[in-house]
Amino acid sequence: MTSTTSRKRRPYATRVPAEERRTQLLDAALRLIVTSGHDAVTMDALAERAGVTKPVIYGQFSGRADLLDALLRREQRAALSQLFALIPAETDMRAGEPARLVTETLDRFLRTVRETPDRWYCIVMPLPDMPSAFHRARDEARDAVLRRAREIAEWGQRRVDGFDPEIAGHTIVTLFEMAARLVLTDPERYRPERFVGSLRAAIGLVTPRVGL
Amino acid sequence: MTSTTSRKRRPYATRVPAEERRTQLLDAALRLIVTSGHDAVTMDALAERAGVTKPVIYGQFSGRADLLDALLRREQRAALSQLFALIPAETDMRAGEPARLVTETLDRFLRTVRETPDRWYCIVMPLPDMPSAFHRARDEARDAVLRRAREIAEWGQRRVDGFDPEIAGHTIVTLFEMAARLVLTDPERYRPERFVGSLRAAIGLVTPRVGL
DNA sequence: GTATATTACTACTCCACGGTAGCATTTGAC
DNA sequence: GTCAAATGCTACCGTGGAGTAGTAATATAC
Repeated sequence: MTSTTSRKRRPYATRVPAEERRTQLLDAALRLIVTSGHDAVTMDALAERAGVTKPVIYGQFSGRADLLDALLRREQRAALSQLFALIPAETDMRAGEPARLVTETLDRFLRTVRETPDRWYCIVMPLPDMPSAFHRARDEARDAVLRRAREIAEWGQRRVDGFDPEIAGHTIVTLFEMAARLVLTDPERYRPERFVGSLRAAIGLVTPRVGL
Repeated sequence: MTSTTSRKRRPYATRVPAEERRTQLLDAALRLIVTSGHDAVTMDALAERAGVTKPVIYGQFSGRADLLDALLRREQRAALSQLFALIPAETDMRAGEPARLVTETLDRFLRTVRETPDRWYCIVMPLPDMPSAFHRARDEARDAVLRRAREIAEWGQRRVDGFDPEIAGHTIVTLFEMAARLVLTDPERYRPERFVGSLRAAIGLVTPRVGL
């Protein structure tokens, strides 16, 4: 009964070309990370989620670390592409208002986050068991974004005394991440316009009633 | 040569009472987490760092999870005690200005962070391999802090149109965490007064030159 | 229809690490 | 000085999970 001759063999997964299989495996890994954290991505769990067996994974990736690294690079590249597409070019900056630019960018950014939640989830959320490599990649991506944010802050500096563009750059990036996290956590409660409205109020696009 | 009769036996660690040993082990674990992340805290690595062997750890804690949980609870309790000691009581709030209160609290908070870096490091920094339990505890602590921050924001609400106290509360907490992270990362470059100065500038404690 | 190349599966190995049984050493009480 | 209690150490076990050798199945070309 339990001999190999009588044990039913698992039906084969549909054969697919290598590139499609890679994408399928990365999508499955992303889902596992987003729902259960990095340690949930065991090779067994991933094989099960993808509907294959472990050797199929090893056919596409040299190991678990290689797969996670490929996933990280894919999501990071896509996220940064999306993000930098939202930030106007420097030449556009000169003609406008920094405060307005930041609030409009925030609005577009949060709508992008809502449209591609898994991607942004693994970019901005604190994820259980997140490996060092993911942390480093986030830090590097943040550094790139910080450079643009600082340029925007320096542009705005001319208007307010006591302004520290480096700190302002960090603040902009951190507030964008915070907003993204809340939008992802509860999209109905935290709609983009709440953040945009608050940012407008905070940086003076509406008139304060009484000077503080 | 390699028989147990000739293998030198490890000299005994100095005997210490249970409570002191627990503290020593938790301190060693905190150091490992801060320097290398949670996965670096294996029972072997911890024994080595503490200068004992594994059964000594099991004499104080039922297992690895128990030890990490004890560490988390110790640091969390101490951090929240420190933090709530910094925030004035509600009765004090009525007599003052919310903006001034927030900036003064930020200043005191960042000085506290500099004085107890390991504690705050494991409270605010993104740590490699951080388990779900640590994430949940941070979320719960943040929720508690958010309630106070929201009260402060509601206090400030009366002064500015378009104000969303919930979003403002999240913003205050997130900016405090951001400042703490930068202070911990590079204390010479990110001195508390840079954040305090920027916060003052941002919320209008200095006069804007030109309305935006 | 058959053969072969390509892709997938079963059953297994290996090891890092959590955890422990049994023994050794030290310290304090008498 | 001796003895026993308390604390610490060595050597080992069990297992989850990464990874693979050998075999099976399928799909396409002829």
